[in-house]
Amino acid sequence: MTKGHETRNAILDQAIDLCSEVGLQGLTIGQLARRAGLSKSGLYAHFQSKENLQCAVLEAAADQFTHSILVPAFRQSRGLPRIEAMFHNWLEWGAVKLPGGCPFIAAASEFDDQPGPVRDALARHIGNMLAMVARAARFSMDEGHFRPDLDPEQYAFEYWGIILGHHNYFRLLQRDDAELRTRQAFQGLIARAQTTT
Amino acid sequence: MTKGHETRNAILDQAIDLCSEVGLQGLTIGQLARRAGLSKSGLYAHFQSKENLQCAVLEAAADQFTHSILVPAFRQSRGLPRIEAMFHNWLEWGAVKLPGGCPFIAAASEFDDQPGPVRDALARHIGNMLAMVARAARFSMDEGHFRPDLDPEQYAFEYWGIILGHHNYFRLLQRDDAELRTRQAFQGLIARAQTTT
DNA sequence: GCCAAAAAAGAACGGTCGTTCTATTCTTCG
DNA sequence: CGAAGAATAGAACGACCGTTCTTTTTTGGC
Repeated sequence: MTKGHETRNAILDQAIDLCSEVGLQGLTIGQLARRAGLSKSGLYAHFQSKENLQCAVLEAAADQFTHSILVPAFRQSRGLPRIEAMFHNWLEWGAVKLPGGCPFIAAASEFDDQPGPVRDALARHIGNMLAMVARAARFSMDEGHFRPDLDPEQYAFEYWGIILGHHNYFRLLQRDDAELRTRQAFQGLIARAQTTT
Repeated sequence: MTKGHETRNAILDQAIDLCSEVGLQGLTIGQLARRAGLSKSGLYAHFQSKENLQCAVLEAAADQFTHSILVPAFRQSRGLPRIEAMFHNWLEWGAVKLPGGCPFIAAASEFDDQPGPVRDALARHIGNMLAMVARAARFSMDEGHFRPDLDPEQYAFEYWGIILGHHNYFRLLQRDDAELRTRQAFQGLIARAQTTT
């Protein structure tokens, strides 16, 4: 049970990096095998189809998301401090730790018109993230940091828009003001969540 | 000069639809030829490489963007009415007219780590769109519809985030509240642009 | 240290990719 | 109408795709 899972995890680590660059579709068995130092069939045996591999990559990326963003954020006290930590970790995860940005964002527009288990898994993961964002907003309301009449779902939508905008400005457009714009937008979102206008 | 350009345009029309579903990478010469009712080599002769085809598709999509969004919006008086028309047309373009959503958004995360002429063209087109959004905001300031101390660049960033969020909620997540969330976020953006908080 | 079981390699498959030829069919204009 | 030239078709290429075999190597418990 040890060696098999060990290489499987090593494969998935490589796969997350590769996927963040070329997407889930562009992720190819041969390329990945070369990168992981395995034969094509040796790698293939760990997953039984490319579809399984793609789902496994998403699962592994979700674990990494939890480890890089949620766990450290949950060490902050609930409410505003946790929300700010979450946002900070989020940007760092997509911009620093991954060579090609958030794999979920990369996969999102690839699979939005490709029904099947991969798309379902992807939608589930992103849905979970958004639910987490809304939950954190609800905690902030409970703590009195956010105003009591805030709509947490609307908050999550606008939060997600900022993350997507940052990804676009930073990755594709490579604009110098990407971080500035993102930070200003986030501060605006927080300010609006605190006091009714 | 007539027949050649005619079929070339017909090819590109099909290509935009196909690309909006499978992306610029997923767009394949064979598939596109079958869809357009041509032989592979017959189609290929119109572009001299796949890269040229991809750039041509982006160019054609930009034309369609201008025709579907900008031209009708420019029939509204400058300032707020034009901005609202633009936003309305934008959502309709991505959600109704194209089978797979905005091809620029679909291509954005595919090419954000693939240097080359396609990526450059894509960044240029999206940059132009964002400049257009900022320009429209500046017009609104001139007209007195938006407050004079508004930052048009920040406005454009947040606008783009809403569009991206809508694409995600509507296409991938298929959430029923996609339009509601989008509209609320846009109204908030407009309200903030009108009066200082 | 042996042996069953697990893991990896190797070769091969049908298929499609982008691309390049040559040959054929259509347009167009004098 | 007929010829020059543009537009399309067809066949073929090497490469890589995902997948399936069989064979070899490695691992772990006795």
